[in-house]
Amino acid sequence: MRKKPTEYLTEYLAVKGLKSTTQRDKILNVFIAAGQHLSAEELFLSVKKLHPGIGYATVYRTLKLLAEAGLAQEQRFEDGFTRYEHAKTDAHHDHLICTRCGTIIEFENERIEQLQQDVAKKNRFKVQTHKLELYGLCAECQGKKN
Amino acid sequence: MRKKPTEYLTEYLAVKGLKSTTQRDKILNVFIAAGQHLSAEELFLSVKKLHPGIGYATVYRTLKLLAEAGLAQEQRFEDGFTRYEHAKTDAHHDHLICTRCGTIIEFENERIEQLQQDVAKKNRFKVQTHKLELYGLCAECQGKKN
DNA sequence: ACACAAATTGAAAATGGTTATCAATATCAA
DNA sequence: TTGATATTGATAACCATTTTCAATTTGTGT
Repeated sequence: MRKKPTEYLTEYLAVKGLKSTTQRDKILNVFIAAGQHLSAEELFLSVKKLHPGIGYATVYRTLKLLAEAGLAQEQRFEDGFTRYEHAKTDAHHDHLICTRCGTIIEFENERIEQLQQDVAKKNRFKVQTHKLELYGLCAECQGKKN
Repeated sequence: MRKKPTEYLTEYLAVKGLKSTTQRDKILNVFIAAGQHLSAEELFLSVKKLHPGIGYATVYRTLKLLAEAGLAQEQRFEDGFTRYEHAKTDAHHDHLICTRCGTIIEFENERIEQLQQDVAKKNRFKVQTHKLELYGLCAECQGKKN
């Protein structure tokens, strides 16, 4: 992604016959500045600090839009709500998720990806996407009592 | 699991100081007779045919109970609602999920499991559970138009 | 067997994340 | 600038799942 995300978005919107709005650009900028794995609620709170006028629904809608545009990627973990991460052009990655503190660690493993393809082929299955999540305790939480 | 599931459940309930009820046994039996990857709603409909008196909430509650008892396993796919499969004593398995017809194929791959452990170890992460899902098109759906 | 405290049930209401509705407003091509 | 159309913000609606609560059932001790 060489050009600015907002430019990319504007382009996408134009192609789709949709409209570029200040809200969408603002939300996108906050989204990019914020950390990974944000929920819509979390993003909304961050957006509200800088741009109090922007509504809840608009954040939700924009997040879905960003996902369609390829600028964000939806991730549904087990904590009940949808999170979004910035789409990267580099390789797909998976997640280690701490069930105690919620920390999310990303990893990628070429070998696993390959074995997945083998499994798919064996079942005459054509993979579109996949999801690999390891739930457990991160290094810090392993020591904690309770 | 050598003994009857209902006996196993009764035992679990006794240990936990909970009570054995005809509803729970009936639901468990229907659950076992029914296919894998059932949603609460689907199970409720099956249960209602045989036992019209049993309520919606009881099915939900029993399903969670079965999961706690180790007789069922919760699975959250991307279709919005929670599904349950019978817990098996044999190895953990993962899923191939057709995004077109919804078919779910199970598989297991020792090699992948091993690599997951390697990844975890590298991140000083202690895995409790994991989830691997490959979304795509099953053999039948690959040929279909649209 | 019997009684009673505690768990369970069914029906309905509540919850909570997400989506739809709608009148007012902003965008953009002509 | 205009007008058709998309978007916005506030709020209501959705919908799977949970909770509530009075009535009922269960299991333990007597």
